Amino acid sequence: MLFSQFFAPTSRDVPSEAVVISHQLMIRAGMISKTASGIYCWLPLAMRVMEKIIAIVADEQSKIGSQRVLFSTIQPAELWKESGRYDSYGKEMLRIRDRKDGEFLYSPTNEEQATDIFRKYVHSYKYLPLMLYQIHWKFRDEIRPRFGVMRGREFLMKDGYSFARNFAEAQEIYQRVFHSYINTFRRMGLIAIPVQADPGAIGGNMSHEFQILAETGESTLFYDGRLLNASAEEQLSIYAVTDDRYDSQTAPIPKEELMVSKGIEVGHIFYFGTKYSKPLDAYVLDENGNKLYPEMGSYGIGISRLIAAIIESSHDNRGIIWPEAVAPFDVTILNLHQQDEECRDIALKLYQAISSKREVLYDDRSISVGEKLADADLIGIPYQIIVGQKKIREGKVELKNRKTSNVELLSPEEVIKRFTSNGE
RNA sequence: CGGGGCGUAGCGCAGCCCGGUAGCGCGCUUGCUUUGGGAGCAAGAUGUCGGAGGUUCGAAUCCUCUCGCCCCGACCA
Repeated sequence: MLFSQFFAPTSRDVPSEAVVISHQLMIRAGMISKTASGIYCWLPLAMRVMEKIIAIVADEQSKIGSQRVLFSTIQPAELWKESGRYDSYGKEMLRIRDRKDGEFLYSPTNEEQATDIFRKYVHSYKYLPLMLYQIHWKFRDEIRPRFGVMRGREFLMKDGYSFARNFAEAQEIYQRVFHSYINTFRRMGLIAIPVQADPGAIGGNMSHEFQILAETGESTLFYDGRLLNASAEEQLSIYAVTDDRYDSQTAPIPKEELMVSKGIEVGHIFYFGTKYSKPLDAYVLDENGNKLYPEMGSYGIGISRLIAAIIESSHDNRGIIWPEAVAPFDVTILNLHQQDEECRDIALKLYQAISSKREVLYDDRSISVGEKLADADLIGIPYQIIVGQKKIREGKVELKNRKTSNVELLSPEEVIKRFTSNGE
């Protein structure tokens, strides 16, 4: 991709409304543009990151046997009246009427719809357990949207739903998802703290939130420090809660291990039994021909919020530092002297050679060196190949690691080899 | 929804108190010169002063209503 052709409206300035660093950097890097309070347009740089995240999430879902679907965002009110949530969900639900004055809503979550699909098509215990998930937009008319996409009203979420024959099977699935989530976040370069949580509007009696540690987080976490080094299996039983559940008198945790941090909730899982299957009369027949109401759970990952959370946990005073797994490009080539024939030839040669194996952003713009370097740091691509007159005279280019700022002097051939051989 | 604040060029702001027909910086356009950390010179373009009503000879400025946005709190992926 040529930077001169790439739609990434970077900026030195930031609107005064952006108060947290991820929001500021997302605007400065030209990733998002606000439509209305809590509602954003996503621009190409952000889409590249989003697609990387989606690919990781989808891969991890596939590994635990969950199948991807796409539910409709607009749903009939009737379905929600069956579960009783049409009235109980309150003002956060965006209610809509169509031209025939029929009642609809824009889905804030999809337990009802998943259950509806299940009852329409699944009639035998032999098809259980079943896990479905989607990655789609939600709308919750939040009381107070804030911090950019961190708490938007419209947001992209992976939401999964499981149907099991019995409690034991439901528990097994819950644990499977739990482990999968730890792994999913780890693949994005994040350490997620699983905390015991309240089921909230989803309902049920077992629930964990996954929190990314960050100073700008909206939750306060109290947790056992040993959790950070525990295996996923052990984490399920190590103490960690949000402030609303913390009681210093009863918390089963030694004082010296108590950790208190701010966190950003990026995932939430629930077990809720037959809370939806029964009212919607979603059942299968068991071996004996009796009705069996599936034990359900639902599992969310805030995809759009994750983008902000990753930036919160990985940036410096010059800009974003993308973890390699979610970076919008693998490497960027900065041609500092676009008018210089030799620089241009070498930069172009590097670009063409590396593009066959990696995603490359080639900054071919005729702008000042300072602006070019600043933009590269701002958008945070993990590796920068800097082509300039000084080093070219010695037959070298620079390879800079965005995270460590470590610079290596290499020949163009060495750089090409570095990025095109299977090892790197 | 309660408390606070703000809407003037793409962004950041001044002007408002004390009415006289809109300005600064950045960005943008064109040309030339530049090029190792956000360039220099020159010439330019851009505003229904958030909206509606009112007062006035005259409103960005005063009055009324309204819409939007941000921050703090209760809720949430």
